[in-house]
Amino acid sequence: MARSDTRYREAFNDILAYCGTLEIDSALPSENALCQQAGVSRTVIRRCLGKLEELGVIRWEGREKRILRRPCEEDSIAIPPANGSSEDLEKRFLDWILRFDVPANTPLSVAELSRSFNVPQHELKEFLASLSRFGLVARRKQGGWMLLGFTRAFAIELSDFRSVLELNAIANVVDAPIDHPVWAQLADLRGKHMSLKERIDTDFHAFSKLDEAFHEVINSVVRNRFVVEFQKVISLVFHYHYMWDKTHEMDRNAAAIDEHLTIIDALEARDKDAAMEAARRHLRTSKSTLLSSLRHHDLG
Amino acid sequence: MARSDTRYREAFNDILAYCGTLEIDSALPSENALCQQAGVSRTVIRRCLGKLEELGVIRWEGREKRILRRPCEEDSIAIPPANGSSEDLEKRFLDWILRFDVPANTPLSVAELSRSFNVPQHELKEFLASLSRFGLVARRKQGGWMLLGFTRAFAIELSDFRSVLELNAIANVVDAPIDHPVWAQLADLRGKHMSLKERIDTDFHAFSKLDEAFHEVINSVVRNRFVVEFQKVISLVFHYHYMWDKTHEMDRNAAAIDEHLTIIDALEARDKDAAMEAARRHLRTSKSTLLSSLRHHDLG
DNA sequence: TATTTGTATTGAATTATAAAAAACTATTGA
DNA sequence: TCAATAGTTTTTTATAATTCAATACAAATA
Repeated sequence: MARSDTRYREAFNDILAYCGTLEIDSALPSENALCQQAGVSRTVIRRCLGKLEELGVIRWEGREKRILRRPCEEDSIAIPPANGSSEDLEKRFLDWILRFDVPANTPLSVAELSRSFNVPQHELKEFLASLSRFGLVARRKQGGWMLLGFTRAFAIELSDFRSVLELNAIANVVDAPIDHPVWAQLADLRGKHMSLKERIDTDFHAFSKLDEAFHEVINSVVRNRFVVEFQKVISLVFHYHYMWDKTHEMDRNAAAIDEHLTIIDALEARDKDAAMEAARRHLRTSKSTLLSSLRHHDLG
Repeated sequence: MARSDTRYREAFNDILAYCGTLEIDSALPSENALCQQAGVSRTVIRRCLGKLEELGVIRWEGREKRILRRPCEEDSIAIPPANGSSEDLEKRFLDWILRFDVPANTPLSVAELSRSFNVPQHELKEFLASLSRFGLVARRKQGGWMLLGFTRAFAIELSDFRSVLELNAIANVVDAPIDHPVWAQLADLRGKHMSLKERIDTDFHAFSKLDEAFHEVINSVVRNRFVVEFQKVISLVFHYHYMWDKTHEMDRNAAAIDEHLTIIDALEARDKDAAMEAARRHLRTSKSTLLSSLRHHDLG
């Protein structure tokens, strides 16, 4: 009926183990010192000390805290199975939308989502609130949330925004110093692209991952928290839609490999205009692929 | 211990007023029709009908709902003082941070904020969650939230991001068709700039608003939900910092007016390169003004 | 006087619950 | 027969209550 006491439980076992390292009759450090050690507040530490005294592991009177006996297995308390499943909620949520192709204007039930994602309701609400900044979801007048979703307009605006960010990144790469890690990464990517190009007939599915890696390297040059935040969403959306549109998939991927290589060539030649032009062409292709994949799915 | 019944109360008064427009002994429409009218669910409507029957305003039996008497003042129920103050929470929150110069790494207490902003706690939590997308606030390990705030790094990254967006906007303006409203707006702005330039000695404070208007017009050409979302934050931050840094304020503003006019000139001449270069110069000035205002305040 | 402890206050995570929405079933009347 | 309407049940949401934890402050100790 209230918050869990996992914090206390973990701290207790922590302090218990620490007691095990001390000699019988030796003194424990101050409460504040123990706070630091366990990374919790004094309130929790004092609760732990109370429990330790109750178990007869220590004697505790004022600032006198002495070890009475060596702690044993039974002294420690059980820690409830930590549902770490609220870890990468974002990835799993976008994954769900894209994989199951949840249509735009679907009402989202917090109760249902919290069950299926195994996450407390209030956490899900906070998450949805944060997503609303991307215009992906919105509050409904009659309460609850609504998936605005991947409409045609959303895709167009996302693509345009991506182009702006990525062209900026390209411009930055050209100006990167010779010892910047991006050059080694690009050389490596060139090799991987060439290799995949040779076995494209059979391995064309592998391109999606390579595409993600390529754009990640390009964007890694721009150290900007806003860019990073958006890149997460952008790469997921494009990654999935790439995998969807099965029409001419092999041809498309083969063409994209060439486009990537053209960009790498221009970058390594430090030819800014050529790099920008090549990137523009590639981004245009990407956009139309994204739009056509939407057309093939449902709405417009 | 549960949600408020404001919805019911408002709906009731709504339906009551509607009853007032009907003749005695005439029939009310179906429950569903009433739902539509009041914009609530049938559950609420039925509760309203129950209350109306209890008050003797109507007779209700199955689908027979007849007006018995004309409703009077005392029939309506009081609506708790609607705290519309959760309206522009975002503006007020940023306003608070900037105006009182709340330092970076300040722990934010949801309880306290919800009191001072007069907004329910859960709403504030959702708001903070959404702000976390901008990297302005973050969760703390020991619970609660933390204002990451306007550090030097934040200002730099925000400026850079702004430059990327705005240079893109400039490029779009140049390509805008002749009948696009932006041209009339720019002509108007030119006039206002010239006028302010003449009386800059006395009215230099008026520039801040003009600056905001100028950048708004430039960015209005880009129809993109992501850009719009960011522009809100960007304009607020720059607006305030402009007002802060009092050193050489008049000179700075006079110079900025000239920079704006140079941009307008280049745009009207459809000279893309000149416009971009002028914009770049102006954005550089803006950035250094922002940074120096931070230096004058506190940290770095 | 600087730590350390004792105590009180405040805040946050989580749950319980009333209000509202939505889903489902039965009834009515053309 | 079937579309619209009402009755009933189930589910969901918004919000306060509850309990754990953090922090602030006072008293005591060394």
